[in-house]
Amino acid sequence: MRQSNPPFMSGVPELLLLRLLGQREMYGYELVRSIKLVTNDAITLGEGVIYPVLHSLERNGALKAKRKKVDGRTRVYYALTARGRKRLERLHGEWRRIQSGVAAAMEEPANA
Amino acid sequence: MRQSNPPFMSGVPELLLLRLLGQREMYGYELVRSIKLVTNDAITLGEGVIYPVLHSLERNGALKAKRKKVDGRTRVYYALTARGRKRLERLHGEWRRIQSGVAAAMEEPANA
DNA sequence: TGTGATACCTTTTACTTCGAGGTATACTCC
DNA sequence: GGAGTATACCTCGAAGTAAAAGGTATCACA
Repeated sequence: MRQSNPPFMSGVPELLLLRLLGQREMYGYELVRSIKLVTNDAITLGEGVIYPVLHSLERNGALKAKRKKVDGRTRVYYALTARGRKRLERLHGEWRRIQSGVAAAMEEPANA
Repeated sequence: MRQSNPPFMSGVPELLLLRLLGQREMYGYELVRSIKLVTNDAITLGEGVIYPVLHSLERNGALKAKRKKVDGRTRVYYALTARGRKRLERLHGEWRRIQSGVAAAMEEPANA
């Protein structure tokens, strides 16, 4: 049986979503624009990325959804659960680890 | 026709390889251990990742290979070309961009 | 002789992410 | 009334990277 861990750098879309939803609840379409904003245009995630991740996080119990009708349009607001908060912490830690690993590799030229 | 850009977070293995080879020439097996070392164990890339990347970089003209016989064993040393140096610069810039984008998103918000 | 380290390589699988599409409502402008 | 744009949801298929596992061969050493 062949099994494979996820690629070591993955999960950043998830991290960003969880982070934003940790501050306040938002809906999918809003998150798409918000991510572009808060990353200073460095990262743009389309709806084809956002919605599937949102759904899988909800299935996982990291988010809970709430439908709201605003101006005739339906929005699905997502809020972090306790489980989601834990997952955020974990992913954040992993990110820091990778990030400082790369930083260490890119730094020092001090050799022969 | 459907075409897709590479995932926005990819290319870190390549970046690390190019970086190390920018300091001195090394061979594949050595790079595997070296990456683990210089990233303080944060990143471990197996041979199944290293060798294919090495080969594709060579095909691309970013690296040039040189076979050496040492103690009866054959080693394939790789060195950066001018093209490789350019690629390193580009990837490094992209990484910085992504990295600071994530950092901005993760910062404390100072809001209500 | 057989085990472990060195050194190369490839193939298969798993996984994420991307792009393009599709639906529907509301608002504006002509 | 019709066209066009913005909002808001969604899904499917393709693309591409990285992971794991396996395969070969040499050398050392016990």
